[in-house]
Amino acid sequence: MSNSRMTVREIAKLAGVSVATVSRVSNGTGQVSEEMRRRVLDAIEKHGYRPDHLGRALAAGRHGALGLVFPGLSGPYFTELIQGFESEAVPSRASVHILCTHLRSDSDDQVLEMGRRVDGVAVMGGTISDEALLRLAKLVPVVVVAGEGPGDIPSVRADNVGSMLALTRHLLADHDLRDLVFVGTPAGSPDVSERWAAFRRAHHDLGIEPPAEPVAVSMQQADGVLAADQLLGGETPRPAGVVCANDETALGVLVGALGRGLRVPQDLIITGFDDVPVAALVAPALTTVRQPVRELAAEAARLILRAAGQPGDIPGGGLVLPTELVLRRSCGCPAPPTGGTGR
Amino acid sequence: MSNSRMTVREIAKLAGVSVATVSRVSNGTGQVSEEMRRRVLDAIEKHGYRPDHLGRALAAGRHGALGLVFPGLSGPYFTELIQGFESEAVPSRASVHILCTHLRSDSDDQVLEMGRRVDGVAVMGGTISDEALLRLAKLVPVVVVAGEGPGDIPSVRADNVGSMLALTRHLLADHDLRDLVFVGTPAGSPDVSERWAAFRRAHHDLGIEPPAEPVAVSMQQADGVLAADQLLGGETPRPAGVVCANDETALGVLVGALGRGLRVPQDLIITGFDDVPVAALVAPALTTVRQPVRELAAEAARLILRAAGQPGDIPGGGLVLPTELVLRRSCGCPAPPTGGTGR
DNA sequence: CGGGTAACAGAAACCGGTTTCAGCCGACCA
DNA sequence: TGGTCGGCTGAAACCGGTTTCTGTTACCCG
Repeated sequence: MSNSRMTVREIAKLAGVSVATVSRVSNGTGQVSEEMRRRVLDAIEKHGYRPDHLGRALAAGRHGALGLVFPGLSGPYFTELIQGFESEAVPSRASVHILCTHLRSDSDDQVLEMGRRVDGVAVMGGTISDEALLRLAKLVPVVVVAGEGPGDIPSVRADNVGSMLALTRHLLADHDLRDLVFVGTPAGSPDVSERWAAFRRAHHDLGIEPPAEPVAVSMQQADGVLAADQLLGGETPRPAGVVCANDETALGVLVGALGRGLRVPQDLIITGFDDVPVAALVAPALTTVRQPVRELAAEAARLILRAAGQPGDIPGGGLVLPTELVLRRSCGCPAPPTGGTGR
Repeated sequence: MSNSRMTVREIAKLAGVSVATVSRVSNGTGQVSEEMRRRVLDAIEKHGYRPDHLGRALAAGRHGALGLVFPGLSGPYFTELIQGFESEAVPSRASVHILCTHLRSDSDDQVLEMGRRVDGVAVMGGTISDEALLRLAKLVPVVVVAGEGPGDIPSVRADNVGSMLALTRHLLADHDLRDLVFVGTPAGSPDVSERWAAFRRAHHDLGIEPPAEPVAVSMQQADGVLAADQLLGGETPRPAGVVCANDETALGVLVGALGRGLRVPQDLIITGFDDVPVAALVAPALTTVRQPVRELAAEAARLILRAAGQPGDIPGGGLVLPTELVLRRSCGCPAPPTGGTGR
């Protein structure tokens, strides 16, 4: 009923019992007589008492919280990541702290500060310095998501190389395409870096000269439109295909290409990476690589929770989750027999 | 250097000083002689000591954290929201706890639990029950974002009504359109609810009969494609225009319409709400309403931080941030003179 | 040389919980 | 009737910091 911010001692005084009894009742531990329990519950109910997390966490010796650190939020990838992480943390009654480092200069320090507020941290690859990562790992269990950590810091990531090799080989060999370009900025993102390397390696494996440089744009849909402007603006010869570092930029390139009256895949093929929900629904449907982002984050949360439970380091070195090449219309493959573009 | 999890008392013993001195040095408060300071700093440096947040927060009587509660993460809107909130919290050295309630049945309880872990909470409208909101407000300062709270709980929201009235009136009067449909689910989202109501009111103001029901889909791009399937599938007469509750569904409808060979705006007009970055870049560019999402979240964070500083309730009742009608090509307005669809 | 003061260090209390440990009381049994 | 045991309760210690309050020392000045 009445207002808040009560403490155990106040409730104890109001109920005429000791703080130990209040604690026992509110936690359901130990033995308490029916009479005492009723008195305490009445006082708790009447004053809307809820134990403060700080005292409880301090006594328990754990924070009951996990940290998630990423460079910035953009697009479906990060929302999937957060949700996967959160959905695994909540059932364990752990709250989730987030930190977007953006490009703040003091982000290393903020991450270390977070290391004293939580029971474990998942850090996106490429977000903070290796040195900060190592220092963080001395404070709490750490897992690197979508990247590799220095030393023996465990990591969880998707198989970028296998699928990007298969995708590029498919374009070069099966569709006999040349003059592919790669859209994405390898620097700063281990994922993009691996994809770019695999894109080049697939070329070399087939004795084809890959482009020297990627088209460096960042990872949002608007950047894909800008890349389309740059590639299809008419100043340079039009490439045969655009291999994008993620689906979002691919959808941007698609929008830009269709807006210029180009036909996809007849005039230009486009591929993405991630298999976001809308990739299957656009016309033409987007050829891409499916990676289990939610599962990636959930696995990271599980590793941290397990490590936070018992002291000692996390055993596993690097966990690589499988990915899957998804061939659709935008690379020139025929539409599936079950139907056209819709649905 | 060596490992972690040191306490003040351990450092004090190692440095041969009292815990008070260690605290003074690590906080830079009080008077400490150069000799003592050096000894303490050496020990801190040598053992990589960082004060634990729990003890510090307990002594300070504040958590140094803000909470953000939303139903689920989908699309650019929520990422903007989180970033706006986070960017305002971090400079105040407050960490950000997030909670996605999804549709979990115990979310009311989880929100109340959060109320004892943070100094204030921002809750998205329509996320938890009014009763839980009132109980939460007794624990910590609360602000409702994009919605209205019960009682005198302050809120921060965008002006949905004014802009949606203007947009609908523009379509009905300036473009002389009839047979508009509204895509979005009012139930559960105060924003969508207000937009749907304003859509209908604009009809009534002009003596035009609005549609009886909205096309109820959820708010992601894929749902817009599904709505396009439903609306343009050929079973019912094609509407003249599709007014969407947000840009994401509008982009989905646009993709679906273009995929069926329809021309926008000649055969069908489409409008959105939010003005996400890609809305200006698609072809045709999307007519929409710009709302300051980041600013909305930042304002919520500021209100909470201010209220957490001094006890007592947040003064302001409801803060309504202005929105702006953005007319582009997709509603039939001419392309701006400065250039075509691209760029 | 005595008294006052400023600078500094440490013991102890405190923040809000949990948990251990000791003690009280009633019941049961010999 | 006395001893033991089990159920229940509360005082006190503890988690890891901060802060107050009390000394102690050295220095300066008259």
